[in-house]
Amino acid sequence: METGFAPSPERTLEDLLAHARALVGVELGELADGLGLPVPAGLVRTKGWSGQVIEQELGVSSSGARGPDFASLGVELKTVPVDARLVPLESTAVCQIDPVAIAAEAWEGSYAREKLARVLFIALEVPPGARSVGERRVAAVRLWSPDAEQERALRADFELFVRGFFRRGRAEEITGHLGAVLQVRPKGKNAADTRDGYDARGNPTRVGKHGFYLRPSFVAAILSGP
DNA sequence: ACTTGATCATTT
DNA sequence: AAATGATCAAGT
Repeated sequence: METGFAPSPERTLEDLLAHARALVGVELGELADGLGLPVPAGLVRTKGWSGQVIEQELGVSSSGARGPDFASLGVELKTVPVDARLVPLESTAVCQIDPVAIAAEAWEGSYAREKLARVLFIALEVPPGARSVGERRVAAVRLWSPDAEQERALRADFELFVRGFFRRGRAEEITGHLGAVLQVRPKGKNAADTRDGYDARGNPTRVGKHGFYLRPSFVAAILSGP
């Protein structure tokens, strides 16, 4: 795949957007070939692969580093699998939660808000009956920042979780049913994967790892925009 | 059919 | 171990 763009990192937001938009219509398999990356055979060991191909193509050097993918641009990159109507097939992970730190955070100043301040969504259409992640195709590109209404909704959910649960040592009582646009769901190696937190009496304990996720309906609205 | 809770893969 | 990237699959 030759997109005519120079290697990473992207120097300006315009460069990054132009590069991303040039990928619309391209299959991930082609993209991977152009990058010299192997395309996984079948559907095992593919989790995360789509995001990593897009990262490499767009020049995210250090995946795994904390903070925005394009630090100098303040842009977070997210890929999301969608159907032919651009409706997400999955929720979108935002970040992991530090139960101790978040108890002292306000929405303003929170890591979650920083992550969501400016997001480059790359929608990847999954063909029905696809036999490989290489068959996914870049379907849409959206640079998004929350508008006033979305910001209110995000903040309301964030405060529900922080004030109602984390700050009261009730993290383990959170379920995926809570939150209108933002969810808190498990985000660990497995159910036994824990980290430091507090119990309801304020004593140190271990709590299951959780992360913030955007509901598919919320991302659907973002993708349906311009 | 959809969501929630559980889990997988890679990198530092 | 802990962050990143996510998707799987059982339960509803």
